[in-house]
Amino acid sequence: MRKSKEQTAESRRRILQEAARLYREKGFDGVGVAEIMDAAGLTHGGFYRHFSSKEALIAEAMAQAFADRLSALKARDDVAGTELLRGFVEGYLSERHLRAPEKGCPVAALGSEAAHLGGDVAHVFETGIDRVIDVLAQAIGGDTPAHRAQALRLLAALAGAVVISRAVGDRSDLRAEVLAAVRQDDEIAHLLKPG
Amino acid sequence: MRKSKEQTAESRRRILQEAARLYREKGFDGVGVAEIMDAAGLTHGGFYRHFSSKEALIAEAMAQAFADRLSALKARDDVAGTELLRGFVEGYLSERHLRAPEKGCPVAALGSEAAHLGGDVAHVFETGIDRVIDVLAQAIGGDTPAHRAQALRLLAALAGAVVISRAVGDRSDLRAEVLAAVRQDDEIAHLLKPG
DNA sequence: TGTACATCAGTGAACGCGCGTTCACTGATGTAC
DNA sequence: TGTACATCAGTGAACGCGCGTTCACTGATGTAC
Repeated sequence: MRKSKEQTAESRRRILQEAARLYREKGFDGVGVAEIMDAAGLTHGGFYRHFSSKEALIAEAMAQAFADRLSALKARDDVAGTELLRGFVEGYLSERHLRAPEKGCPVAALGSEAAHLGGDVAHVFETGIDRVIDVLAQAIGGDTPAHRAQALRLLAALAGAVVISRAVGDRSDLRAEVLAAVRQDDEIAHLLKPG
Repeated sequence: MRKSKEQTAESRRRILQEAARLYREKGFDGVGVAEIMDAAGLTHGGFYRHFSSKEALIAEAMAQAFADRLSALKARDDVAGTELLRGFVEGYLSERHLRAPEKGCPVAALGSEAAHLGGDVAHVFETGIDRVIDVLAQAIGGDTPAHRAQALRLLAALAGAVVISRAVGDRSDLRAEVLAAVRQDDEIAHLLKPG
C-alpha cells in the first residue's frame, strides 16, 4: 500500500488543511488525531508517518492557517492599501467570521489555548502574527514603528471583539454592541470610510 | 463522615475558588475534576455532592471569577472614576497579569475556549462581561450608550492585547510591542494620564 | 529495459492512561419524638 | 434534654470511554544492478 511521493505529499497537505480547519472550529483539545485523519480520508494509524506527535501537527497546522490568511490578504495586491484594510476589518467583524471560526483568524479562534502550549506553537503564532502585522502596517502607510503600532492596535481590538462576541453566544445583545463599538473607534472608523 | 452545613458550604466555596483559579491557569480541558478536588483538600468522589457535572462547575466557577474581579473593582469605590480606570488598565496590561492568568481576566484567559461550550457558560460570560462594562462605563462618565461603547472598545483592546501577548510567549519582542501599541491608543492613553 | 529487493505509506488492532462519572460504604450531623 | 433514626458529605475503588501512541503487517513504489 505504499504511495508515491506525490500522493504522500498530497496526504500531508490534506491532513494539515483538515487540522487547521478542525482546530479552529473545535479547539486543540476538542479534536483528536483520529478525527483529523478521518476528515483527510485516512485511518488514524498512519498519522505518525507524517508527524511526530499531535503537538507537532498543531504547530504545522497553525503555520498553515496563518499562511492561508496571509495569502488571502496578499492576493488583493492590486487594490490600494485602504481597500485592503477596509476589506480586512469588514471581514473580521462580519457575522460570517463569527460563525465560521474554522476559516478565520487563528488568534481569535485559538489564542488563549495557544498560550497553554508554548514552545513551537508559540513561535508559530509569533511569526504568523508578525507577518500579518507587516502586511497591515504596509497597507496603513509603511513599515515604520508607528504604522506597526497602529496595525497591532487594530488586530488587538478586532481579536478582542471577536473573542468576546463568540464567548457570549449568538443570542446576546452584547455581540452587536461590542462589534458596533469597535467599528466606531476613531482609527478603525477612519479605515472603514469609503474612498 | 457527614459534615455540618457550614463545612459543606465551605467545601463548595473552596472547590469553586480552586476551579476558578486552575481553569484560568490551564484551560477547561487542562484541569480534571480530580485535580480541582485535590486542590480543595478533598477526594474526587465527593465532587457530585456539590455539582451535577464538570460543565456545571465550569459555569459556576466562571461566575465566581467574574464576581471576584468585580468586587476588586468596586472595592475602590472611594477613588475617582479616572483613578479606577487607570488602575484597571495598568493592571490589565501589566507583566504580572500576563504571568498570572489564574488571578486575571476570564475573557483573556478562557475567551476562545468558552466559545466552544455555549449554554450556561456563554450566559455567565455574557452577564459577567456586561457587569464589568457597566462599572467601566460608570467610571468613564455614566451609563450612556456612548460610554458603554467606549468601555467595550477598552475591554476588547485590552483582552486582544493580552491574548496576543500570551500566545506569542514571554520571549517574543511582539509582546512588548503590542502592549506599548495599545497603551498609545488615544482613548487609552487619555485614561492613563495622571490627574 | 528488466528483474530483485528494500522501502515505507497506509491499515487496523492493540496499548496504557487519564478522564468524567458512578457506587457501596462510613460515620458524623440533623431531625423527629 | 435525651434517644433513635434518617440523612448525606466525603472516601476510595471501579466503570466505560476516548485519547495519543505503538506495532505487525500489506503491498505498491522506488532503487540498485
